[in-house]
Amino acid sequence: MSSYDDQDAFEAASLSARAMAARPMPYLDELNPAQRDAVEALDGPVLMLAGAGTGKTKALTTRIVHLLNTGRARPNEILSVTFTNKAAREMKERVGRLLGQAIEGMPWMGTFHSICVKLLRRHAELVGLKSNFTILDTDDQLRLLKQLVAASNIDDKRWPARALAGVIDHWKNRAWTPDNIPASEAGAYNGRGVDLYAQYQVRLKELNAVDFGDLLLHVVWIFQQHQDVLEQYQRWFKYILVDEYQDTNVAQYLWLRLLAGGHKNICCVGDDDQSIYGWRGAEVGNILRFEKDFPGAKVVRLEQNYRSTPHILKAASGVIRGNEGRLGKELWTEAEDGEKVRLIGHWDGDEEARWVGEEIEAMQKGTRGMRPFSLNEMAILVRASHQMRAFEDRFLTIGLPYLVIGGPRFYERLEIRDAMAYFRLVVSPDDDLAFERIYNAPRRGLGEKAFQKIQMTARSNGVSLVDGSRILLESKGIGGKGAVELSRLIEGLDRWGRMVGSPEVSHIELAEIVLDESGYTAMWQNDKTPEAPGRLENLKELVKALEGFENLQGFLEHVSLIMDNDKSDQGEKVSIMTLHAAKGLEFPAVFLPGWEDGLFPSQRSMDESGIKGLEEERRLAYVGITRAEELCTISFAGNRRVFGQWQSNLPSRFIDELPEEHVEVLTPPGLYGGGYGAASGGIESRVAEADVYNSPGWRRMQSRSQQRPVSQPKETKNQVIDLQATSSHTMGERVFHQKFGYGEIVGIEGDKLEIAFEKAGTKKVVARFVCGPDDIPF
DNA sequence: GGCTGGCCCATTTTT
DNA sequence: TGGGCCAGCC
Repeated sequence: MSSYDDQDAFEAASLSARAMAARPMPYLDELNPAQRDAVEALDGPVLMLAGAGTGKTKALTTRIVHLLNTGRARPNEILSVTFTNKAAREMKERVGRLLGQAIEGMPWMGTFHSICVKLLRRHAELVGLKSNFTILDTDDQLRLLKQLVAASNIDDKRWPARALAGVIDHWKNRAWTPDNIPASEAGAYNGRGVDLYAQYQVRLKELNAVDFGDLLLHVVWIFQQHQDVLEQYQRWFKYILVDEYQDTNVAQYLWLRLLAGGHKNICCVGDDDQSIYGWRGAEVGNILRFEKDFPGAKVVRLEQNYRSTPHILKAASGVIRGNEGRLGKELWTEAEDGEKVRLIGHWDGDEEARWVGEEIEAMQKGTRGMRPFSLNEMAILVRASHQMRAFEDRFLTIGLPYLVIGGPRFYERLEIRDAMAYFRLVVSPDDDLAFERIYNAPRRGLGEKAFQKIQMTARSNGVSLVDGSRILLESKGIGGKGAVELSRLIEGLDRWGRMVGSPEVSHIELAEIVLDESGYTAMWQNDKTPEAPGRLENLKELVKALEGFENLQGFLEHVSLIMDNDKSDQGEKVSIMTLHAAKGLEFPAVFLPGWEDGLFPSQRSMDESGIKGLEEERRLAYVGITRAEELCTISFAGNRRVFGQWQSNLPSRFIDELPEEHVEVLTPPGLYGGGYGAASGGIESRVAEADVYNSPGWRRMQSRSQQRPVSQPKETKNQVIDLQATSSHTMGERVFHQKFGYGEIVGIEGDKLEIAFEKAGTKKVVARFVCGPDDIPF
């Protein structure tokens, strides 16, 4: 192997010698029995089933330290895979801390993708690539696919390139190469999918490029076709560790199986109950099948939870119990009981947002008989990002600082991508996709027509777009302002290219020169739109980020794989994010709004994936609840505006699955008085109205609303109506609904009425939301 | 070649 | 309801 690895080996030897001297192993004493079990079972396959908050990272990192400490492996002989860069970074830090020194010598700790890049650079020629291949982001990928779709005379209205990208992505996740697609998929993308996939792969090879899926796919292919290469790595990686195993897709699974095929020293850590990425190719089956794949595997369950109170854990358990085919785990804790999970219903989404805002303010002050919570300790977790809007609007109105986590990442922003395209071109002028991105940014008077000319010239001469431009300019195939600007761009690229690696110009200076001389910075300086200053700010930040690298190439490599943006925002803020984004995080107080059937569980999930989809939604609910340390508040709204249309929803079926002894119902009586068990009809009236009135939560609500009215006039009105309209409805009765107007009852099902509205069509609504036509309060 | 109005559509997202 | 995208106009 390369000298790089020898260097690692050297460090490893000295490091492990030092570590050996440090025996006995105090780190083992810090573990509970199950964790210790998982750490000490070093040889052979191990499945560590680690529930939420059970100290999985601790076990994993200690295991690595133990491997080193016992002399089983040197740092560069351990393959340790995660899904995100963040997880990899955290793991490195924690191993370093345990060892008492930074670990430079673990080159094989990283994401699936970053490790695959390393492997593929070494063996690129085996798949017909050069080792300096570029990694395309989704944007480049889409542009390429659009070209292919256009060339195939396909109506991209009916068959958008985006859909094709989805299909190809799906196939790559399953490790299907174009000649390998099952017949059942032949109809994909109007029957052209397989053909276009093949074309796409050819184009990628021509461009000396790969997409994210290829990173794994190519390496798996190499391992399958070149036994010698595979064996080399099987020997080299003496121990394999995998984090979040429940999230692996088929390609990743094959990759791991191939690498572990020799010694089978593989330790997979995961939680089948937290598998929430099925829609992007993850296979829960991988973790469920582990013992079959690796006979004699040791299975260790981490069930002692160090995060949440018993009420929270039991509520979460109650929900997840509804799933079939689980490996089975029951979390427990030594913590004090704490607060029950709180449940509250609201009239509509706006009211829900208003209530959450006020509740957060109240909790900050430490009212409600609880300790004060700082804003940083609270989070709102939603199913879909469009739900965030109501909260943002509300928080802006009341001046509550918040932070949306997720959203467009730094490196996905337009200006950053443009700047990166410039850098890519400077480093490798053959990068046609980069050229296509910036040839007219800033505006150079080069439009579609000019680009086509460049493209044709390049094609017919078999050269890159940059060289095609040169030929076109020489042959005067293009004139006017465009020609002047184009030749200036090409000259610039040549000039900047010569500065790469120059001792006089640092790569940071070079980046500044490129952005200035190309006119890119000026473009945003002259831009009057409100976003322009922010974009300039981002560009500055980009240049600053270069400081951490030795050269532009190193930076580009890094960025193509690392899309994190570290939002180190100062000041206390409530976090708002999706449930997916919340996985792996924890907060003392968590709000889970929007628990309505159709929204959560999502209708689309259920329609598309049936019971499988519903189970994944249920796992999402489980993930949500288990993010909370001390206080978890679930809420739902009877009405919500969806695409501008009012829609009436039933409370989520997951609400019925919450064990009542761990739930405190805050819902004001009358607003949703039938008890939260009403949706299934199974646990009807277990929260009788009298109980609700007497519940401490309701009393607290009452006392608080005297200090500051929670209810807006509109809502108070409804409460009054609702109390009068206690569910004694009859078929055919004419009723009135606040949002839908007049209608006739055509079905009664417990607490729910099916009503044929005169204007809004037939809908199911909770009885409390309608009243007789004579009771209309206005 | 750039702007604007109308049309269509509308989870979850990492690398 | 609102954002992204395209066609058609200047």
